[in-house]
Amino acid sequence: MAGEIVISEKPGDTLKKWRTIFKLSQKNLASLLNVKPSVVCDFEKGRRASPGIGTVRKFVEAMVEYDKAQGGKIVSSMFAKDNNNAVYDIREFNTGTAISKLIKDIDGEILSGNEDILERPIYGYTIVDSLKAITTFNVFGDLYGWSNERAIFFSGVHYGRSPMIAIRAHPVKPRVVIYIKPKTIDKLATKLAEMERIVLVKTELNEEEIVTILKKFN
Amino acid sequence: MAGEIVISEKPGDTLKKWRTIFKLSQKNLASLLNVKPSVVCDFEKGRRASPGIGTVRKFVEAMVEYDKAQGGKIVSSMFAKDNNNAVYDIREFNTGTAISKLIKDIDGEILSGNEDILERPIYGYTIVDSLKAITTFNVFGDLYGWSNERAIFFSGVHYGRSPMIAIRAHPVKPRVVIYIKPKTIDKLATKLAEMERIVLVKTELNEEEIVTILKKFN
DNA sequence: ATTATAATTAACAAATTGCCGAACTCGAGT
DNA sequence: ACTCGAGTTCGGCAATTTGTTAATTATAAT
Repeated sequence: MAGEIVISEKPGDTLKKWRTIFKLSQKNLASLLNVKPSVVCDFEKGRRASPGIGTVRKFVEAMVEYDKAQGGKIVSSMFAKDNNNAVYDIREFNTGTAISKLIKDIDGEILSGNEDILERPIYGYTIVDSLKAITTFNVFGDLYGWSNERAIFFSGVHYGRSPMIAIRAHPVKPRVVIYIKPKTIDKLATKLAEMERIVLVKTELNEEEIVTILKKFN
Repeated sequence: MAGEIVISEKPGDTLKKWRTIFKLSQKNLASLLNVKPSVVCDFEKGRRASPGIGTVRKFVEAMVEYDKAQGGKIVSSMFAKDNNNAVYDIREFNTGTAISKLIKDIDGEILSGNEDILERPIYGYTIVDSLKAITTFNVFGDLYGWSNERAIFFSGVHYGRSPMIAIRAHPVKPRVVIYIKPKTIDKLATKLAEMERIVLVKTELNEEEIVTILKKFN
């Protein structure tokens, strides 16, 4: 939504589209924003060609909030969350974090990975439940955030083969793969990791613990 | 990318994050933008609290273009082909249109789909451009418009697996999925379509042609 | 034809952006 | 100690945005 407005060559039109999707009149929307309706019109008609991102954010937030107050019908129909989703958590950092720091913080043990990659920065992570991923076919859906300079955690790992094979098949590769409490580690897994130049790590912390640690990252 | 910058509490930090991901110095980026380095710094440091969307767009486009000139390594490694989506076009009809009519008009070939579904009406369509995802931010956000009684077009399709897997994982399903100039069609894709009772179609027309045809729908 | 509601437009003041240039900090080399 | 590159800070200034009011045009419904 926000991105669409920014990139659009006619941001006003996009703004209008979303206003109508949310079934708001200019007047309605204006009152939500505490401005006069003419302001809304000015933006939609492109008289203000390049609104500030603060303005865009206000618009977006106002509409979403309004929808939420109405029961969130529109938003939820668009961003419907799957409760048996395989993705446990997904987040982006603003600052790059060295791979080595992350490994240290989550008390990880390196199974495979070149020394020289360890200082490269990553910008986010994804925690995936392997079993659910396979059963829901959601492996490649929401695995990646905005950057692939990231870490991917897999929980529910038996031998670590399937996750690495999935990654190998996938065109986009993460920098780091971390197995959460794996039973054992198959040789093929480490071999594949080496081939893909991915740092492979295991940790004995559980998902919750990991998330609380990573929350502190920025 | 653009969306992330807009939504972020500290747009400057996000801007900086992306600059470093694209391996540009402030000076480099500044020269791409034809401004002085101090300008870049001012934005990154948040001296301008709410930069205009024109500025954001310039930044994003400059970085993507720069990367493209370098061979497109970063962009393509980030969002490879068909697992991410951006909306090329999205529209609603005012009147229901039979699936069969739409397929005929766009010169589509049915790959999978029961006879009895073909006369059901749809009320809109979405064309998803895999490449545009880089600049927008919409993974699965605004895929759906008013109603899910609609058609979804995918361009930039290789095997057609990922789009169908994504749809399978998504709780809201379209009635028709149309691949625009797919390279080949994976068996899994048609199988999934059958399971979801979705009409799967391919067409050799390009996005523009499709849009002009669909513009006539009401 | 009339009334109401929604949308558009012009005119204007205050605030902010977008950009510059020059001075300044901070490390990494040499 | 000196230099170089990268990044930061900031006063200044024109251009733009953000917001207001008030008048005008569609659009729809009775």
